Amino acid sequence: MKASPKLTETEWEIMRVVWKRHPITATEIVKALVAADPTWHPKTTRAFLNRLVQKKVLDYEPQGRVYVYEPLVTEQECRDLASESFLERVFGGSLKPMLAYFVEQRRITKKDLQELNDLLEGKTPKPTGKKRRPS
Amino acid sequence: MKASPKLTETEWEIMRVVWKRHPITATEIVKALVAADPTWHPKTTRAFLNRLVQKKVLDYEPQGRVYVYEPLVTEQECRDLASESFLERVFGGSLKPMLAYFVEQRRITKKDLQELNDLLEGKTPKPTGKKRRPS
DNA sequence: TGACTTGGATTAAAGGTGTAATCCAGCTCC
DNA sequence: GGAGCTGGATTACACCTTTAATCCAAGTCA
Repeated sequence: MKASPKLTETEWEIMRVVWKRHPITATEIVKALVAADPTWHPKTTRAFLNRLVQKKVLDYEPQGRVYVYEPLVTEQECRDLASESFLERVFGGSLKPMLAYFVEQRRITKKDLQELNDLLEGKTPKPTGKKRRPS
Repeated sequence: MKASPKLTETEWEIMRVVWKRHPITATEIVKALVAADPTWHPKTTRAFLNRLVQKKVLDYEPQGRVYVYEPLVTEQECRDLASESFLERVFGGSLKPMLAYFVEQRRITKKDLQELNDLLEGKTPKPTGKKRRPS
């Protein structure tokens, strides 16, 4: 167990880019972030990258004169941590109220539930190809 | 709109006590917290209560020589905020992956899904006038 | 009534977070 | 080959969070 550290809001934003596109250079990360939100400053991003390296969340490898970043923790690990924390904090650790809450809030379709059911039974190999999420 | 502020981890712990037991005095809050976790210091708790009052999350009313606290924001409101933020951060705002994740992680039973399904049917269209964004 | 206790207010300090500006080294172009 | 660009490192700093300790007022009890 690597004791993946808890990421902050901003760190998540950066890491989501890295997880999706690694190996990736700082410049590419900056560009991706700016594309999503023009208020991102390159300097800010770089400062965060440094911190993430210090926190052992990221690693880099000089490639010529630029750095190529790689995650040291998986999105899965961070999700586990964040989800656990969220569940604990907001729903007292109980899963069912949380599910009920989301179902109510966002109006999941019966079809969604059906898919989850399939997933649960392990019989559906996960309806992947059908609809890739837009954007 | 009251713009419920985002609560921190620790603030949630305190507020969960308040929501459950208000109206409640500081001493009672302290006691409840200590009961759950003996490392809570009374002074710390009181400092937080003050901050929560400043942040307009709590209000109090002197009752004799002690204060009786009342929440100024509902748990529901805070849940909405926290859930939105969590969903956005960890699952890119997509509900389904999140549900799938939890189903996988915690091995929800089919019965749970069945209940959700019932919940879903029970609440069907029913136009409450409350507008919800389509997903 | 004077000391003790109890509860609240104020103050404090260390660490984390968000947001950059500045500094510096190596490459590029005239 | 010197001046500027490019990318990275270092430094800065204000605000927030956590964690209390200290100060103060009012009630209690001997």
